[in-house]
Amino acid sequence: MTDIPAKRKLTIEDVARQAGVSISTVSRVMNNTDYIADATRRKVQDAIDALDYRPNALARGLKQMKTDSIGLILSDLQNPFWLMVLEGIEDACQEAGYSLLILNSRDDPEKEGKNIKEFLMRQLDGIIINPASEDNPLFAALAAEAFPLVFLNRRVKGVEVDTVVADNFKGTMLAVSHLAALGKNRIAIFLYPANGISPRQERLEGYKQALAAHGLETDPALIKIVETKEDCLAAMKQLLSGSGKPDAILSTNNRLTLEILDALGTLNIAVPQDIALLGYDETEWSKHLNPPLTTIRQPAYEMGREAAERLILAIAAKRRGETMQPVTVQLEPTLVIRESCGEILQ
Amino acid sequence: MTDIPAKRKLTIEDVARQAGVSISTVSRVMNNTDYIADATRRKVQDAIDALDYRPNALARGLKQMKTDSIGLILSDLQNPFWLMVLEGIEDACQEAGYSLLILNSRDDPEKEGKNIKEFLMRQLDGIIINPASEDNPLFAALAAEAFPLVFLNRRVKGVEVDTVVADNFKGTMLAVSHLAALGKNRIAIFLYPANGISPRQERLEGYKQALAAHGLETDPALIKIVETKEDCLAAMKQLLSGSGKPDAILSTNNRLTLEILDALGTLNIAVPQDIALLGYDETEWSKHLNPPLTTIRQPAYEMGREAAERLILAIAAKRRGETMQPVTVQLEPTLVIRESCGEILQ
DNA sequence: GTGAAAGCGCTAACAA
DNA sequence: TTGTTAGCGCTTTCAC
Repeated sequence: MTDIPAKRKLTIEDVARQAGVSISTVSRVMNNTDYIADATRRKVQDAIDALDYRPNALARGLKQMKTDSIGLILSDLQNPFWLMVLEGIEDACQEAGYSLLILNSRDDPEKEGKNIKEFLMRQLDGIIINPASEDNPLFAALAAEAFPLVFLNRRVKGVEVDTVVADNFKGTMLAVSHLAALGKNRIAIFLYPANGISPRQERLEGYKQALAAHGLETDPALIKIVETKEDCLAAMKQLLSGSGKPDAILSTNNRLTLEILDALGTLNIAVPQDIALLGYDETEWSKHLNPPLTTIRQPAYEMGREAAERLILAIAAKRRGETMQPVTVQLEPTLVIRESCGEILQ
Repeated sequence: MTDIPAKRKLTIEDVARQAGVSISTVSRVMNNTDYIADATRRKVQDAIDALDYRPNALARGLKQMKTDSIGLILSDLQNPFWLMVLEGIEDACQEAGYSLLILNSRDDPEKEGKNIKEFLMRQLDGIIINPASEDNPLFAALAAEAFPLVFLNRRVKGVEVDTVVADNFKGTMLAVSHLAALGKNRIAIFLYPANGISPRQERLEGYKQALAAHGLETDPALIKIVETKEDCLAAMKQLLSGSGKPDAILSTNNRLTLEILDALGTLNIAVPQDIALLGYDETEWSKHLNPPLTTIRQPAYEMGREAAERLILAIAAKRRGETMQPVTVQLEPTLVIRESCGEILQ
């Protein structure tokens, strides 16, 4: 194979020479600052086009102390919920002329820390993060220096940072009310272990309060915290073997819903005939499950968009030397009724 | 709210002053080059830790002409297939000490071009791309200057670039053979419109050849190209109303499979009793559909890992001044048998 | 072993 | 309206 010579990278100087002007003039037409004679502008633009020149973002960012890009740290790219969120973020960024970099913490606080540092070293203008930990000292440090930061989907106590969440409390309230209205009075709830920061706590709380509001009492035996698929099956067996069997199950996560469905199938329990099942988070396949799943829908796209827009606002404010008071925005979930709780789909 | 003064960013100079050494010494301990007295190294490290200093990646990259990061351009983040691919890429990057930046072309050639330019301006060391177009002049340009580049999941004709794909031809061959072995002889295939570059062409070709190999003839009426959900339903109606009804359907995309399932449901056709259904791509929910779906599984994780590893190799080679001969790696799909084609799951 | 200084490619005063 | 020049924060010769 021929050894292709590594063509030296084009710089602003090459353009300047080609156009017969100084490098500052080239810079000016690229950045559209100052007045430039039309003829000059044309010459320069022609040179840029002819050479197919693209400015070095590193050099530009170094000088300007900004990169016009923001970072997103997600904790679970596998969850389809986040894909919808991502779309909202992408759209907002695109509209504002920001690029978006994505990193995955896999819900590991250590990896999360590395990801944040990575973004800081890259001089990103701001960060949106779905926090994996609630005591990361970096959070406080960033908040202290008013670094543009938005928490998404999870609240972190003790730090004042812009936060965009769904009303998880209301989510399970909606779910329980729906179930209660259908005459269910032994409603079990399944959760993955909460890590202290997750919306799952709020969802559990909403469940309890909704029960109380409907005159039902909270039976600890109906609260199942499972970690693995096997846990889930074991918990289900136990639940169905005792005396006070549940007549409905509330799942708090869409993967967990699949595991519950598996367990139910294994145990030959029919949904919704034998038991009602209500899931959290709409997904592409919610309506294709057997039976089509009644779910709590979170406004994922809107959450993403809101988070990105707030962040971009904060970045702009900081450039003007202002500091915005952090706020928490809470968006409302809705109930999507299908067949898994006993209703007939029209 | 108090106006927090934007703390001036720490630089290598601050560390040098704190440690009582020159900035070059600080640079040396950070980069682990040269010999450094243990005492000096410790002093510097202490200063770095004390100040919580993080080097500016822009400055460093500008000087070193490299960023130790690679870019990934995906065409459809919504497809769960890509999430598995992504995991493989992430793992490989992490192991090699590279960071990964992700951009989304949404299968739009124009956006794809912008994404590539964005990455080039950022001086990324290499790019993995799931091409959205086959005639992007940038491809040839990059190939010509031996820029580290890997095509993923789709081949592009006319340019010599490292490519990692699944054997789509074999995928549909497997599918058709399975169906034929079950006695099906009117096998329909559903595809989204191919954009000239997509694996769908190869999948269609595999379908035709497999039919021939099994002594079945290709009936154009059984090849359905649909764009929307409505198309899908219409096509299905037409298919089932005619004389030569199909006894099996081969879907070539996992979202399309959901649409097919919807259409079948609407038309009251039972799977697998009335018709067999075989899907392409394993997903988390394949086995939870009604009925559990028999699918062609692509080695998604492995594809991602392979692509990233090849790219990183190419980057290293280029740094040594060598040029690697581009190769195409083709990984093998497998058949995952469940219940949607009539088998009984044990 | 360590420091001084040049420069990576660009932007933004400051002059002209 | 345009050119000259001083850095942005870092790495890397080249001296010592």
